Amino acid sequence: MKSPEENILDKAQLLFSQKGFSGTSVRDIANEAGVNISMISYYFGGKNGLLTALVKSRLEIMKSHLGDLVENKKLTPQEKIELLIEKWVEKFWEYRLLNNFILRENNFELMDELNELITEVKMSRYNNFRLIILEGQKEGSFKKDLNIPLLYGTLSGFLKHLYFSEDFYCQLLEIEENKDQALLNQMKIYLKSLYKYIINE
Amino acid sequence: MKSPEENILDKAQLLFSQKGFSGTSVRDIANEAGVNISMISYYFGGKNGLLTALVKSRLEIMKSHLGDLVENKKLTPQEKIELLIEKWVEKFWEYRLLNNFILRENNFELMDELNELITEVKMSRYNNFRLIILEGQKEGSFKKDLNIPLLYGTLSGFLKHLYFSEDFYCQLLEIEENKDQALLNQMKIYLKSLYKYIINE
Amino acid sequence: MKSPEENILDKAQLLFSQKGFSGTSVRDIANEAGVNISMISYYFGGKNGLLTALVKSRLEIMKSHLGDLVENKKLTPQEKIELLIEKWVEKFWEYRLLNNFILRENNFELMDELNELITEVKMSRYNNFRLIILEGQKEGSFKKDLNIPLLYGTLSGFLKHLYFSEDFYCQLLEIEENKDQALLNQMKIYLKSLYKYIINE
Amino acid sequence: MKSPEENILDKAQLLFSQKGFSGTSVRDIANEAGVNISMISYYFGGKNGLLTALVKSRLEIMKSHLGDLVENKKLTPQEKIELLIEKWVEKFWEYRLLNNFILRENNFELMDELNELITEVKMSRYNNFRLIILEGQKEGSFKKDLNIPLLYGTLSGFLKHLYFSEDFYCQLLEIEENKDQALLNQMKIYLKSLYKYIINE
DNA sequence: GATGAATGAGCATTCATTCAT
DNA sequence: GATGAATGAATGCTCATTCAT
Repeated sequence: MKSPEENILDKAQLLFSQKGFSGTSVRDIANEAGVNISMISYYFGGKNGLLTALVKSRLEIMKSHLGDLVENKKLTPQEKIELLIEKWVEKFWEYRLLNNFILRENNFELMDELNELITEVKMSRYNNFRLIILEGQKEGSFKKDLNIPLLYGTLSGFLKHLYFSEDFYCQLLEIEENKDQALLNQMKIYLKSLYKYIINE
Repeated sequence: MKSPEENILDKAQLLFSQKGFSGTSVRDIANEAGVNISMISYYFGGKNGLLTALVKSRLEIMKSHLGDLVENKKLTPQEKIELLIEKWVEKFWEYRLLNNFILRENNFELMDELNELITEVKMSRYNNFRLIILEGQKEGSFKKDLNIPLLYGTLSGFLKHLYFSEDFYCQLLEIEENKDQALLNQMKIYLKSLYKYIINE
Repeated sequence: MKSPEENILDKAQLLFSQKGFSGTSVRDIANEAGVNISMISYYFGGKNGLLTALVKSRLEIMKSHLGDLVENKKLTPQEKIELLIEKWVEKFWEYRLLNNFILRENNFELMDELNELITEVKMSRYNNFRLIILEGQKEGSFKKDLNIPLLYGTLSGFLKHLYFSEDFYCQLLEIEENKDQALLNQMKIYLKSLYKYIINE
Repeated sequence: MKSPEENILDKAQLLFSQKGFSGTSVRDIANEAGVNISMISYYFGGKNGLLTALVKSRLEIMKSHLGDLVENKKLTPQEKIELLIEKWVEKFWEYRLLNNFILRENNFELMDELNELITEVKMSRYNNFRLIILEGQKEGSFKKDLNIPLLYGTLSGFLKHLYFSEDFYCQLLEIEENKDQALLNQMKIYLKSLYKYIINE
């Protein structure tokens, strides 16, 4: 049984993701969550507070997921990249609603706290990626002249774009059944092969 | 001298891109454009009408830009891909405001006409890309087992993502002067090398 | 025919006077004035703006009413005091709604502009009174040891109090017909006699 | 140690006096008093009930303070008037918060019980004053043609006005230290002299 | 053709109060 | 006896749009 707060956060995430922050009214959220309108102010201190709580609660989880992968001593850099791709494809999928939403609203006016938090998470993700590449370069298996930021942007942009335009790409890929899983699998295979070609010496 | 309609469209594009469709009020647009509020309804039949007019007018231009490249007989497929990258990097940049905006609003409720138009443009862009790849495969210089939709998604997602997070990537790339041009150049070089590694046999 | 703005101001004055600023809703005012709720924001920029406009417009008139009396060369100070009483009794009555209202709300939080304006008018009224007393003292017909501020407070407090508790005093005075005029007359007579006893040498 | 009820009453008195009845929320009061919001309804039956309890509890005390002065056989009417002024200046000061508040809210809609109680207290105060004047007139030391209601209104209005505009008058009187006591003293001296001039034969 | 006054629905929020515990 | 979660009405305000001029 979900708590009313958690329920509101879930519905808010869905609606924000579908219609944007400004396009979603607290009435919509309250109706969808089956609670009184005033509960949003009651629980979260208002619409802005709801947004902050939503982003914070979800980002908190996303932040701490790959640190152990980077520091793992038993895996080669190549294996790490493949595992990172696996995990990201799945993590991004799991949080695609939030990601799409954060992507939409490229800056939250007057909510610097949120902007900082988002930048922090983005930077943390980038650094995990970067450390693995650097390790591979030092160890000799990766090319020396890689543009790491743009390499990261390729992955990040690809994931966001695919999840955002899921239907369009399922159509192009002629995926008709079990859409989600099939798309994810194709993406994993494609990305691994992509990075193998680009990165490896 | 711009016509008042065109002026309104420009300001609307900018504001929609910055604050989203719902987040922008017709008052904002009218003030910014220096016209009376009722002009938006007068000229475009309302806020939705303004949006439709905006997207239509801009997409019209974007649609017909690469047909001649595909059919050019003097260029090799490899040269075509490189030219396509060049042109797309620049076209996407030129229309980044509109792209960012269309990206934000992933579907325009009750405005199927627009959704169709957008899908049409996306499909047209995809087909231009696809035809060049197919030509290269037939001719033998490109790999046979390419996932063309995801290859296209890599390019499309990369461009949208970079332009959306321009500041973040300029920071990572330590670009400080002449930001726009410097970023565009790095992107072109990176993408050409990326596709060379992936596509070529 | 009153303009809608003026009509709103009048109804606002009445309602503010009866129920206070916080106790009056813009809906009340709009209903009473027979206009749409949003007109209050439209005309005056909101509830606070309406208050400011109301106080400003009314105080503006009150401010400039006695300067000429003070500077009149043909009247003796004693005659001036009697005329001042006459005029004040009537002016306070005319603006008793606003006075009662301003009295109620002893300070308008966050509306310093208003507080300043009110202080300015109070000070201007006090100075008119003071100048006449000083003239009478110099000329020798008034006592030398008068506490001018408290003498002024006696008049000011009396007027506010009587108009505020009109019904109570009409009852005590057994005034039953033509209440307003009868009360005003009694007040004039009483005040003239009061000041004659206190001020004159 | 104050009981929670008494504590709530005190904070309510302060806040009502500062911001008026409508301008004060039960949340404000509960927060200020450090109790749960629902306690106000619990103890007093709601916001209106709190107001009634407040006014009743305070007026009860104010009502029975001067009866003995009137009936005192050892003082002359003149001495009684002077003592009455002394006591009123102090009593009004002590209860200035409540007085200012009751003054603000000239009638409590739908709360006739309160209005009656307040009228009763006002009438009781007036009668004490009146009886002393009548005694002085009968005894021959006071003028015969005094307008007793307005004479009473002069005193009552003066006190309310001065306490309401304390800062304004302290400024005019150039009182800078020990404001309260200094103002009270000046008022006593002034009022005694005022009434001596007016009342005495 | 163009304006600006006016509208009514909808917005986020706060209110006093209630009720299960 | 006392609490705090929850409610629905009401708050001030902004919205896109209309309409007489």
